[in-house]
Amino acid sequence: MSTITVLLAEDHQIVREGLRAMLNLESDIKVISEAENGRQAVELVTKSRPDVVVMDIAMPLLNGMEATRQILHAFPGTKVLILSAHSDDAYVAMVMAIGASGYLIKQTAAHVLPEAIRAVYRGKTYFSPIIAKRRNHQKQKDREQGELPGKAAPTLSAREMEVLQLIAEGRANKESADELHISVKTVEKHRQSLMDKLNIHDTAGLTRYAISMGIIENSVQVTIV
Amino acid sequence: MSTITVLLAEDHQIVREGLRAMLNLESDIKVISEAENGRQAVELVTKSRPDVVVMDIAMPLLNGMEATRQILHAFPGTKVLILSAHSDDAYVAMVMAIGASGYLIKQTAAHVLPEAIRAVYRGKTYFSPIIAKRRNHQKQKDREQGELPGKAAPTLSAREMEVLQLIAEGRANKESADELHISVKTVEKHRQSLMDKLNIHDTAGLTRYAISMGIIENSVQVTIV
DNA sequence: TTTCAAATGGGTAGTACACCCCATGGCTGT
DNA sequence: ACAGCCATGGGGTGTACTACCCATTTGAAA
Repeated sequence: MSTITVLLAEDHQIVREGLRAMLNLESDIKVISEAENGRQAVELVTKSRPDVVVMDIAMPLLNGMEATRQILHAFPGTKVLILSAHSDDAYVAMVMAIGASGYLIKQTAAHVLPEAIRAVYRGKTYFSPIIAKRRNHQKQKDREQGELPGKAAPTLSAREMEVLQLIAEGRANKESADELHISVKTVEKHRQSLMDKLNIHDTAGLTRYAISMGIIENSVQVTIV
Repeated sequence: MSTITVLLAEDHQIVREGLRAMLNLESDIKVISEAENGRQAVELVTKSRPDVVVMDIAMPLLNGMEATRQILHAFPGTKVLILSAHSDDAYVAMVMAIGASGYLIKQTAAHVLPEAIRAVYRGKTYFSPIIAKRRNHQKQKDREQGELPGKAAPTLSAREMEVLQLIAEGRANKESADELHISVKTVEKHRQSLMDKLNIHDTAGLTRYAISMGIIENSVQVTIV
């Protein structure tokens, strides 16, 4: 049996050591290098040429998304398995569009990590059950609506971005409508499209999404008295 | 040598299992229970009475801050060791004011965790070196400058904080009511009190406030489909 | 040219929320 | 003892939002 060489890219040392300890229990998996930020991950892939990179998204200097893009550009044969705390559909779609081979959320049980590593090493994809379920659900919806299944990333239109920002700033649909000089109905429609595309169905979720995507600043005080 | 019993409160299962695996290598430390959110942590402390709680800050349903407050209120003898990804001074100060015994950041090397657990068990405090350094620095500054004016943040009750977190996580009032085992009417009342105290009258605003105050993480996705 | 997504707007239903009213019991500080 | 806050929960009213249905116009891509 061939040994799978792995690069661990995760900025929290205590977490990284835990992952390494668990992976080293597997006889067919060998952690050959570790990175604590995205830039280091790119460097170490060049130097150590691992079969699989286990990549955290949130890392300093260079985030896992960009690091993955650069790694796959330089070494297309490398498999990248994302291990992230976030399960936003947008994140997943974005990362998969870049060319990652799988996506695990950190809520996953530890024993699936080696399984996922083996899967992506063999050229398959691997997703956390929750994500896989949502992806199938989304594909189902796409098929029903006659959309192309190839379109992965939820691309928001310019108008939707505007409406999203207004929502996250706390405007009511009526206010947004006045602001944009359109009907409340149209705002509602955009709101609905946002919720469908992002698979987020509450205002709090849309607000968090807007902040995480940098569409609005946090601690914006929009107190309209 | 007496065995130190530990409760692990950390919402990422894969991380939690890694920590447990490493702690179980220590003969004098025994992980007797694990919680995947703050509320469960409070319950499990009541049931299993651990000596030390290793507590993550960012957790769904009830964050580590509030959970620590409730645990120390009910069982003042329990030692709480914070294990957080963030090292903001504000966080550290807040948690220590509540009465936690130590604060480790996740960038810490794994081998210090058992050391920190032993330290807080013996009644000492333990901080990650970076934090300890900053604390001394801060104390120096405080002595030089005396009292800081500080902005007048409205004081929220413990219950209001809990409800605020649930709102910002996108829960409907009904869901929050079920989670807290109280009436929808009471949740509505807390929601109203929050809006009155903070002078924020929409869900998006409350969500932004919760994120800016660190009550929840940004882009926490709690979409339980 | 045809197809299609984006943007616009209307209808209707049910649900959730904001904002009032009210009361009870527990606890804290003066 | 009493004021004050906190937590609890109930009633009612009106507005906002969600989630479907439907249509038209426009401009861009196939």
